[in-house]
Amino acid sequence: MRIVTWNVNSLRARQERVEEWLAEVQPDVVLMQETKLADDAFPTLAFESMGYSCAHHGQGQWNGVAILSKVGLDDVVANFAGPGDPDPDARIITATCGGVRVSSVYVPNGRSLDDDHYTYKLWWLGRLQAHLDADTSPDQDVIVGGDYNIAPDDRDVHDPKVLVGATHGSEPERQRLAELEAWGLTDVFRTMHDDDRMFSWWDYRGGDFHQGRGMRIDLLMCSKSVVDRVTWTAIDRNARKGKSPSDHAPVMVDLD
DNA sequence: ATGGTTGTTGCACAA
Repeated sequence: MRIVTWNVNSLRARQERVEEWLAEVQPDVVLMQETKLADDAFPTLAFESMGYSCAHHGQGQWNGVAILSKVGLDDVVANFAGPGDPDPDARIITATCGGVRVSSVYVPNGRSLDDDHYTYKLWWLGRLQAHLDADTSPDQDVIVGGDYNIAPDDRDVHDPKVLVGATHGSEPERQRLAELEAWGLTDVFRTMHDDDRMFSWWDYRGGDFHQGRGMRIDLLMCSKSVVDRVTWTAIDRNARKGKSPSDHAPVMVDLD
């Protein structure tokens, strides 16, 4: 079973490229972020014609997350489960696909360390823990995949200096990621690429992609029983090339 | 210190 996560940065602007990539790579489950669509604008028919069932949690204009699956799509939960406030934004959707409890997450960017949006980002990551406690358990097959807007450590950025005094690498953010690991999730890419410096996002500006100035902020966080089934994992940086790419590349994992 | 680019919306803001 092939599972991927991809921040498409507007599905309306990316539909053609997304369909081409899906036809080429043939993932069974797709965790999509930043559709930037309202639910009634989601192109369900186009994906159904490619063999996917679809679940979308959108708000229009910004955010929006989806799950596409060829291996079943059951028990869909939009927004956070369990006690605690709901997210005012459309940033998480959860479903069971092929026996795996998958979530597509778009963690708030944070903007800067003194911004209210950074406080929201830290709240959001804590609220995700409460969601997981209510929705599932670490001894199940669980994948929480998406755009975390966090570089897990200094291997995950072209130059660690860009994280000094900035979001994406601050201690509180990395602490929240460590708490997800303590809950039972593992950044699956690092289990097979110990020293590789590969990125999943490059700013559109300044030729950053061609200069290699990126970060690895899109993660597939997997429970132990999932990690034990992994045969391959990679980031498709080819998807960042060419005409009208998303600023994110897809992250992929294959399970036995 | 600023700018660089893209997407959505509307004459900015978010990333």
